[in-house]
Amino acid sequence: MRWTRALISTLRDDPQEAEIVSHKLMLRSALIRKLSGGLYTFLPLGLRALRKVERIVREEMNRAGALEILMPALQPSELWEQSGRLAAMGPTMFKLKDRAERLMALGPTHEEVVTDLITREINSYRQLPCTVYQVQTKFRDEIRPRFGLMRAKEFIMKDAYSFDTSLDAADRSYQAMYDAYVRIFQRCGLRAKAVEADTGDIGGKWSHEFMVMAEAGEDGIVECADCSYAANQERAERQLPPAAVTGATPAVQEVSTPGVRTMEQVAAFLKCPPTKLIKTLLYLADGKPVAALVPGDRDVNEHKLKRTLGAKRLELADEATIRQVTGAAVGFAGPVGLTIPIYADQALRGATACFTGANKDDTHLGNVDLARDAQVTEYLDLVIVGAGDTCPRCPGTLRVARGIEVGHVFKLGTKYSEAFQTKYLNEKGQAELMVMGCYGIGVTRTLQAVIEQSHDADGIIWPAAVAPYHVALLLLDPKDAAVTAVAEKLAAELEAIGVEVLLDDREERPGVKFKDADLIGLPFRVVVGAKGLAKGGVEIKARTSKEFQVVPAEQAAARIAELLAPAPQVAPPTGL
RNA sequence: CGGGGUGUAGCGCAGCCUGGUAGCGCGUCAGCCUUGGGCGCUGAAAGUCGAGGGUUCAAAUCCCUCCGCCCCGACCA
Repeated sequence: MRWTRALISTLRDDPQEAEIVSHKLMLRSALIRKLSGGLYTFLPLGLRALRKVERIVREEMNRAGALEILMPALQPSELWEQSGRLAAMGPTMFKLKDRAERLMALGPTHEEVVTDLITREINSYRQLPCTVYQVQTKFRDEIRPRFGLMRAKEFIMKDAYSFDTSLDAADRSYQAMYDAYVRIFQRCGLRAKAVEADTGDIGGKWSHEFMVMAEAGEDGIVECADCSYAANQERAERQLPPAAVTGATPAVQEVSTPGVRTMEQVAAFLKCPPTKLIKTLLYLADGKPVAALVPGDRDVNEHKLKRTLGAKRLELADEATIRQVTGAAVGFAGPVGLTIPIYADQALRGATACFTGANKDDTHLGNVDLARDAQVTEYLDLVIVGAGDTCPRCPGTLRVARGIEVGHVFKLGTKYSEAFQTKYLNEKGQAELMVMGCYGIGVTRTLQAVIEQSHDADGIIWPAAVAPYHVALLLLDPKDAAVTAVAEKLAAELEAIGVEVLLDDREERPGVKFKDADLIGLPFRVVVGAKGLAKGGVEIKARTSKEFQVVPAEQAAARIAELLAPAPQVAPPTGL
């Protein structure tokens, strides 16, 4: 491909709209252009890279035995009523009506459609196990689209769904997908890490997320310094330190604390460490008020609370509700005397001599013995685990890093097969529910993650497997017929052996071409210029290296193929 | 939705405070010069100053309303 025909207009300056490196580089190197918030056009260069990621995904899915299908993006809303997710997913779905006034949705995901499909298609254990997948555009009315392709309103996802006859069989399907994911991200040149994750609105009991470790990541990852434990901060657990043994606590005592509301203020006012304070937060779980208690120096992990309560919606209670439940203004809630369900973090088991809000304006309580003075409904794991906490698996210390979620695998169980009565007949002719799993990869996000993880000050550094082209062939003297002939011959030779070449035939100064070549970051740069030819040939340089080698023009194609060979050609998929 | 920021030529920005009818750099186009890391020179095209309303003889500039975009939180591939 000739640059002058390729619709590649690079930008010198960082566009003001972009914040993180990968987003800036995608715009500067003409991979994408923004149409509107969270909506992007792929330019030819970006589309080529995207297609390569998709190809890797397909090859590995096929290798793992999954069957490609394609489901509609436009879906009838009844399906969502059937699964009960209209409420949970509702606000993030783009909804519209057809001319018959029928409510439709642009699919944010496809569990409903696929379950409906399989319910009709599969009747017998002989057809199981079955895993299907698709590469489809998903639509989500994101609250806040962000960072280019990282969180968009329209994006491409590979989603796969497995159907099995038993939990054991489902585990095997899950493992097959897990292994495929490891290979996919490896082949994309990514350093990805699988971590234990929260299942969110998708549901199910167990899941792993595949995280690309990067500072710009949206997720906190908790990992153990000593063992292999790693989890999303939304789910991460900790081991509790042994409880301190304390003596009897004197009777509860009111303390006047005018205008003192936050934990910092209370601790300073009472001159006590925040660990001796009990933080009481009021939530509305599916509309019903509950209290969550955590140590004063801790924050509530709302994902954990929502999951353990089995709530569809969870939000902090508003001022009016707080006033109604506690009889006091915000900032003075406490467990003593509350009649709503009270959930306390397990670290508060046996908490004595603590301070809490008094459910009375401008007042706190001292000498609170939680077990003695309050009706705790249940002790649960409720806090956000962070750096310095103890690993739940070993005595090691936890640390926190950031990651980009590029894939997520779920063991769904029978949540959807129950809703859709997805049954098969077993060997004995009895109907049983299928056990499901679902598996997503954010394809467009993965592409951006590659750039986020692989770049330098000059531009992108494409891993060969997903690079838009393999070689940037810089023709430095396009007006010199002899030099041009050499470059064009080399380009033809390379293309003949399957090497993808971008020939920079623009009438630009060499400096411009070098800068642009670094920016778009193809794995190899080959320079053909009058000076170089006079000195013995063309120059071949890897994007990752400062050194170049001079090779006679006739030998260049063979040498480049040799250099390229180990990288892009990963073992081809097996299969029938 | 709450909090913060920002909208002036394709991109990056100045002008706004103190109203007088729009400018700089890059890019684009034509030409010269040059040709190994965004070179130099000459000339040209290109802007409803986010939108609407108001104040004024006069509004990019002052006032009101709305909208877009970006960042922080809830959402998630």
